[in-house]
Amino acid sequence: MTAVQPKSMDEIMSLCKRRGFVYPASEIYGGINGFWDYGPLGAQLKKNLRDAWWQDVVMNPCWGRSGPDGNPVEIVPVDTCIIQNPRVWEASGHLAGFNDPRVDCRETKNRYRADHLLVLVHPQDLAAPCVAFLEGNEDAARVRLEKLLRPGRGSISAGGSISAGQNVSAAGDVIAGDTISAGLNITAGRDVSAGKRLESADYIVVSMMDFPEERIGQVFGPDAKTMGTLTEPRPFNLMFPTVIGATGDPEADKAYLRPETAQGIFVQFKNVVDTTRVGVPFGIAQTGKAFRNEVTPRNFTFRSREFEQMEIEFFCHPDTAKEWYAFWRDWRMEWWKSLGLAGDNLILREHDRDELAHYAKEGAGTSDVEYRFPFTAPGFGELEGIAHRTDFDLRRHAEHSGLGDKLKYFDPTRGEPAPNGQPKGERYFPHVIEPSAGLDRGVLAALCEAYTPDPERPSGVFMKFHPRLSPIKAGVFPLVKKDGMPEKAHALATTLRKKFGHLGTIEMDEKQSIGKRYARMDEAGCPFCFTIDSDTLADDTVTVRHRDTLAQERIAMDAVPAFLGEKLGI
RNA sequence: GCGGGUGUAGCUCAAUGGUAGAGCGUCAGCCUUCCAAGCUGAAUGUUGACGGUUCGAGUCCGUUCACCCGCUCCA
Repeated sequence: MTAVQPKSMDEIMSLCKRRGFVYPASEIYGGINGFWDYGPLGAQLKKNLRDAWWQDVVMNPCWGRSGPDGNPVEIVPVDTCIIQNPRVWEASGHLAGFNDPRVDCRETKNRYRADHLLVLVHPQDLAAPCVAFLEGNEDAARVRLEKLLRPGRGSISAGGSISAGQNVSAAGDVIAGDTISAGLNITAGRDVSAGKRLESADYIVVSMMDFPEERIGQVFGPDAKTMGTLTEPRPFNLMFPTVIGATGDPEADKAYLRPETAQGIFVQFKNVVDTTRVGVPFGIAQTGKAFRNEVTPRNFTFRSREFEQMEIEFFCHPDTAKEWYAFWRDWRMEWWKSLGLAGDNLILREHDRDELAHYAKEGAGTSDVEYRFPFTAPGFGELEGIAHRTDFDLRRHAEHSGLGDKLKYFDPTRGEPAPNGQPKGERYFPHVIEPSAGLDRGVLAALCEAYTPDPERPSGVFMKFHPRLSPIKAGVFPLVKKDGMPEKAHALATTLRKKFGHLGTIEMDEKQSIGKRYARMDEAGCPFCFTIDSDTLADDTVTVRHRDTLAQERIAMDAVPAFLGEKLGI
């Protein structure tokens, strides 16, 4: 199943453009980094994947199978706004987490707020190593810098490489590298003159915010063993800011495009509980666009700045979270498999503990459904994450909104029995299992999986979409454009459109040779073609042409709707 | 963010500093009884953008944008 030779991403992208699956966004203006548009076939492909999710998650949850409690799984949908009250993002942690410049350490993978990070620098030598430290650790940093700067203490150290143009004074008690260079910034009040022996107290403390970028390579990170592992301070503006209102005060009226659809669900949790007949355990589902100002958009549509999510927030009692987590993890994997992403290219990967997001640290775990894209091979890229988010989000919103315990769920099925024999009920913050899938990534995986080079056939390649995902469900062709065949074909196409038109296109084409029309359908990924020929006129049978095998069979024309319906899983 | 590469028709690619082309696809007509068949014809480009050098730039130089690859990043 797995292609030994990885498929060429260039060729897949070329086909996507050629056949109208994906175009560069605003291409006639030179495009825009990190944004892609779907063409006619791509838009339908994406809708089919979203519809499949909606059907299997919302309308018929988990294909009708029971949850770990033995009852049918209950899911209701919502559709919440892309723009929310900015305090939503304050509560969720997205605002605080990404509004300040960050410094990353390549060695330790630690991330620091740049305004909390201080740097101990030599007052004179611009080339000397520096030591970064967190507030409160200044003494240790001084000791460390001391060791670095004068291992031989007092004498000119062996490693004191003096670079060209460096001005070392004659005074013997100046260590190598102690230069008074022009343009040096010495803080006010410091009396550091040539020849003076440096004491630890003379080192200067500079905020990382003010530290010159070009010298970042000389800095030892707070926990790093080697020099130069810190990145420059970078603002992590994950969220796209926007402005609300006609006056448009950029600060007072500031709002954000949502970075995830999940928070809209948490914010409406109480309304859903109060106004519908759902009871824990149940889930709320939503699809919609989300926006992230990615540092590096890359790899076609895989990491784009505007993308669509398909998210479930499944609420359950804390005691049952573990079983529900395992249930969703396993079923979500099955679901992707059912759409043709099978074989070695799809894996379920449980996260290591230290990989977990802040909200999931205490939970039962996090897993990814991952696909081996041509550009990640032999590695994998995430399609969907299934996380036990605990009650983190509901608690945060309870605090920030001031609702407090009112946001707790009252569960009438739990608690001690009252004198009348009924449970007294229990008030709690439900735990949340979040299967969160990337729709655009799913589409990309479907495109990559479907792409099948085949030198034997005229098109040289065909798109082996699962029939459920195919943007074109069927082609209907008269073998030749005469003898009443076009009329018969039109009639069949009309019948099929009435029955299957909501699922995808029924393509009717009477132009050019039959081989050319089949080839076109191969590249578009149409699974079945029905061809009307002279025999049809005599006995009302048609040829079915199978995309994947090139096989042909004859069936009665009035059996075509049932045939197609069965193939499409209806 | 850093380094490397690429950018010419819808796609794949040509074009010594000297008139921008081919194949395929697309479209029209004829023909055609099952896999891009055949014949005839048609449309399609500010050579990614801007600037410079030059009598003259697709070609040389600079800037910029986009994409690809490798690092980096991805609560």
